[in-house]
Amino acid sequence: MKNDLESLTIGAFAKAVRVNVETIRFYQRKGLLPEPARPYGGIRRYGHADMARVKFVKSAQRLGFSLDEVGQLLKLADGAHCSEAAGLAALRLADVRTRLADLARMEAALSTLVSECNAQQGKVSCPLIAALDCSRTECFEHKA
Amino acid sequence: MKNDLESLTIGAFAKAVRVNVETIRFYQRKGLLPEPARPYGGIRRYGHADMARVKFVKSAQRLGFSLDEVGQLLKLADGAHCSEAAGLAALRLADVRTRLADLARMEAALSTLVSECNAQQGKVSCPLIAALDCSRTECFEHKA
DNA sequence: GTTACGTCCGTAGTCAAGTACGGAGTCAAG
DNA sequence: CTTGACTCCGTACTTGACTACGGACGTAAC
Repeated sequence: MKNDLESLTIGAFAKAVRVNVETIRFYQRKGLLPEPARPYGGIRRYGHADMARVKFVKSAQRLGFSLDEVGQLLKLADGAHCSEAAGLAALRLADVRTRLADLARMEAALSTLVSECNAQQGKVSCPLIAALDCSRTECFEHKA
Repeated sequence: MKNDLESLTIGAFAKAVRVNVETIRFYQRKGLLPEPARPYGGIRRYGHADMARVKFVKSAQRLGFSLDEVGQLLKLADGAHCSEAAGLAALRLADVRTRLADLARMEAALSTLVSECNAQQGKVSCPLIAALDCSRTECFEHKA
């Protein structure tokens, strides 16, 4: 079994990107990963591009994107139809920026929490909740 | 039914934070939200603190935290045991910073994608996948 | 050429995070 | 004091994202 990173079997491939074999097949069914053609009833082989794709999916997921959203991002990346891609990308970009802002607030809150915790023993009213509370995301409307 | 934002019934409360009533009850079962005592067989009331909590949960989720992780963050925020909180917070902080870096890369990639797409018609090899590809997260080991 | 291990593929099961349902109780209005 | 809208609580269903299973086939090593 030649293992040269450009023609891995699904098992070796899955191991390389550290996911379950079944996950690979699941992503293929969902259209997130192309199925390499199989040489006349034979076995499919996977390479760098596939690895990059799986890693992308996993990273994007960690950022809170659903598989459907990841699918959209990938469609962009594939650069198929540049015209409509722009619109989609713009939408995603706005979304990403919102998340970035949230995360930044959270970062700030956590790090003050940590340092304050180290510094002063005792009561420290939480900056954490405040950080994300009532962020620009539709703050409940004061109906009065 | 007095609706003064400090003594909402579960229905009004759920509407205010824009989630399903059942979700509130679900969070209570999970310990993410305290159950206000009910006045002798009566009906529970919810206020600002509860809203902040639910909003926090929702925001954190959008950033990719699981409910269990959110539970940990909330435990920190509740500031119960400052000593162990620091450790937990530090862990979460590292995590948050990683996500932040990923998102920043993604932001950069998306915005170039958008501008390039607007500028040049045609082929544009994707900076998107490259952005998250092989990030510091255990890049598959070249075993050679 | 057979044995062992891996792939292929379809179907079914699991887990997290809700969401829905049904019957009993509560409560404000008429 | 009944009616209608809502709450309470337990149990069951749904959805998204996997994960496992089983039988037929491929392939490498003996």
